[in-house]
Amino acid sequence: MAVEACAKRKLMDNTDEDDEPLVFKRSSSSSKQNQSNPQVQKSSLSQKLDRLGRPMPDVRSQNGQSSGLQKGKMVSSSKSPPIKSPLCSPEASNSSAKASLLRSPEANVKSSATNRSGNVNLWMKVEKRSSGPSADPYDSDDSEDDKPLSARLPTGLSRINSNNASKGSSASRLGQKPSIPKQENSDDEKPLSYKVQLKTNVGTSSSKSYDSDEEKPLAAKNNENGSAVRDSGLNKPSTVLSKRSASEVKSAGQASMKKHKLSVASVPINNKQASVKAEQKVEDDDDHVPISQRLKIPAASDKKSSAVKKVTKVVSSSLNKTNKKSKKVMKQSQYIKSSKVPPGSGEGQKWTTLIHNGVIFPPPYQPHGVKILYKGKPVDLTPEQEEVATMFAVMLDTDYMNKPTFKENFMSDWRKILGKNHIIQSLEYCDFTPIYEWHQKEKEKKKQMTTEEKKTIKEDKLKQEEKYMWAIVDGVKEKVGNFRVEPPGLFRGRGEHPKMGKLKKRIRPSDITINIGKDAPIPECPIRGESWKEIRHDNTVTWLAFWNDPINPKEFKYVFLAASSTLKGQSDKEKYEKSRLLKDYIQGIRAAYTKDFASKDLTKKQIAVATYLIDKLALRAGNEKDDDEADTVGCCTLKVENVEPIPPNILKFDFLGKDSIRYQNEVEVESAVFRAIQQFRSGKKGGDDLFDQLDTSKLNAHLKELMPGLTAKVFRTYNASITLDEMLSRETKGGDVAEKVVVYQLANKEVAIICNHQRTVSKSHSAQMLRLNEKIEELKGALEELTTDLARAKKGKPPVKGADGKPKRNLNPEALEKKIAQTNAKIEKMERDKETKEDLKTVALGTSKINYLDPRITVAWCKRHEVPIEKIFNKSLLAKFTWAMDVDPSFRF
DNA sequence: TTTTAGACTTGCCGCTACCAAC
DNA sequence: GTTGGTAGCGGCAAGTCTAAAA
Repeated sequence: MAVEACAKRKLMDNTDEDDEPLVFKRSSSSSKQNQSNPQVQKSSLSQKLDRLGRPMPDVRSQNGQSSGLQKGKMVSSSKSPPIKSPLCSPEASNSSAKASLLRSPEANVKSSATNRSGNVNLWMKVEKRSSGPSADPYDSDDSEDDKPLSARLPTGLSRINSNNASKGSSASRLGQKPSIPKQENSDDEKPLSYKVQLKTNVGTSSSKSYDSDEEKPLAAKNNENGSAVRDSGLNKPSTVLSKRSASEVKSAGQASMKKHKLSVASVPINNKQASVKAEQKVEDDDDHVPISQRLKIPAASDKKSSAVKKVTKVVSSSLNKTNKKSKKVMKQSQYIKSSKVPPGSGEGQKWTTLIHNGVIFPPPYQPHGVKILYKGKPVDLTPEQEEVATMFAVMLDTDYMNKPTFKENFMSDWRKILGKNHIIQSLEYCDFTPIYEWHQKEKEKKKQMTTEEKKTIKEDKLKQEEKYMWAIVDGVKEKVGNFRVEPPGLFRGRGEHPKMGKLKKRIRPSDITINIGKDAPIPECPIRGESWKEIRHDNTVTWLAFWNDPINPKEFKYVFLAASSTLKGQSDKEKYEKSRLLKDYIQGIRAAYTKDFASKDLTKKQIAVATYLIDKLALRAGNEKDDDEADTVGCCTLKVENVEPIPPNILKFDFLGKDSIRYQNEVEVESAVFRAIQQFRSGKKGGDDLFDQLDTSKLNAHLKELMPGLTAKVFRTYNASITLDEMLSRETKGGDVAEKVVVYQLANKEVAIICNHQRTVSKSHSAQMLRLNEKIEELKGALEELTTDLARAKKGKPPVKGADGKPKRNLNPEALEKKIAQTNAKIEKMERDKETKEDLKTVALGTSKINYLDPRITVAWCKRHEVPIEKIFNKSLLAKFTWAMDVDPSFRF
């Protein structure tokens, strides 16, 4: 990731007020492996050069990657096209290669390992060097810019580790190389920070592995996905697991005060920033064309890609399967399913014709007549009152019952329905158990239904819903995503949401606005006597219907097409193309913000540091939030108390991010960043904004000056995808399909860690681990017996009696040896399973696969390594990523 | 310039069907 | 047949970001 020398030099030329830019490196588990394996290094190098440095078939255009991107948002001609600077030629990159080499593999190994065990990450500042031990311009390390974030900085590892105390060195346990041979680099080649050997005790306690939660110290339990009470609450209706407790929310340092920003004009973009683009290296066939323009040639490249596509047998088999299914659907339809036809043709136009059947409503409430008790006595409720009481009763076994806000909000809304003079005045005296028990019985009844009964119900439902499931967009039959209107219920806001427990009222047709083609028949309202709120014919949007969110009336709930639709696919593709484009700009961007760390302009400095954090830590942008939302933060809304500088240059992050997921991480940063954070904090209180001169609009406006269409979230996609790409190409070394799938999962896991995708530890996790341990112990006992029997058999003695006291079969030594080997293998497998389970208990792999990993990387990798795509993508993902299936096997992100 | 509305993506959770082990 | 485990999927909350309005 380091800023390459070429970029650095150029910027330095422009320097007026600022110090020499700092070139920084991040420690890397990947590079350590690269360096420890020269062969791997070599191959990755040649690929890299092909991708960046030499004429090579442009996989991007081959696959028609750029379609639609930058629609109407061309880079103005006054801006320098991202032409590769001569400074970035192999010769020039040599200097950066040298700089990169300053990061010792040993340091990498160390840093990676320490990260795994919860210690700080090492981001290494590398001093400007005139030469290095390797002058090989093709050193894969010549620019870390194209390297995956994880490879450069396993930051997330420590973060997750801090949440998940028992992870330990998961990479090795999961099948990666258990140890990396130490490289014999001299100390001189090591970065200064490494020489200083920064290694705090932070997180060391986390390195201990616990077999069960019960064995963990409280601190470890607290850290684990933020719930200290999780396991203790099992089987108790009133104490069910939550993402985090109130105390944790407090500990995460969320300020109750909302942000009041200073009015600062958006930052002027100076000529130095403009230079970012001029320094981009683009050495494709169309070198002379600015990237933004090249992206405007979608149709042709799409055709080209179809014409030259070489789908391997492996993938085509899976495609055939998918195609067969779609054919079946198409048979019933006169419409053509094609992802090649771009929807809409005009500016902002998303479709030309749109036909659909509207939405389906949940069935009306069926009163059950079960009475709640008030002060121990049954109370009669009207159906409407009972409906709301039931909503509450069915939640008795959730953690919401421990949240006063939830109860207060519920009571406040229920009281409105009960009426002022109702006997029920206080929730305290209400006993909802009768309804709760009734509901449990109903659930049980449903469970006990025969398969046949269940099937009938399912078919009936399908029959009812079939017509709502499809829309016809520009003559193409497409699946609708969420055609079911949300049923009424109690709002389940996450974290400490101030509106949790409020009644989400029933949505009626008169709440719903339908969007449909002008000439299309207006969907019939499914509830007799009622009608839609409004009919629109807006072809600049993709929604089919919307209604106002009953909890936040100024917000909307939309009905969109399904993820597998052409429209969504197109948008997905554009997203990934934009991220790929960032690859060409990233080194200049990094050079630019590195330089601005020392800027005297405070806004500029804050933008630089914020961009650095977004890039390096994959933080979200962090929009402003209202008082009636959970108090979570992102980069721009970080509070002083969320970032603690620990000298000499460690930043300790602790805050609640999206969905109130706790982000904890300790990282070593550039000294300049460290000093800047200290400066931003000085004179402020804990709840004050760290970046008081900044908000997402300013940040994104700035980013757009650096690359067309660039926003904060693009960094997440970029870093996730490039991590996957690099890890797959580096780590796939043959073996059978199962082994290759493990490699994929490991890469996927790294991305999930980088993005802080967490999941709640399953309720049965401890029990499962316990069971696994018991089984392992059993096998070990058996192994011991077998060893004894073998020794006896060799002496011609009969085996000892079994545990049940019965005599065992007399086996010969060969048979016993075979049994011993089998048992050993079983134990090993179980140990591996145990570790994997423990390792992934808080990591959610799905989110990154769905949202951040360019599917073309996966498809191309599957083709190259003959892995059936179904091993990686499930049915939904296969449908969602149809557009990526014909990618050339040589595709690299 | 700031705020708000609107449109869309991202992300976690719980339910369910399915499968393997016993 | 029962049980335990989990992949897959839908639901819906909660983000990001743009553009229009104030």
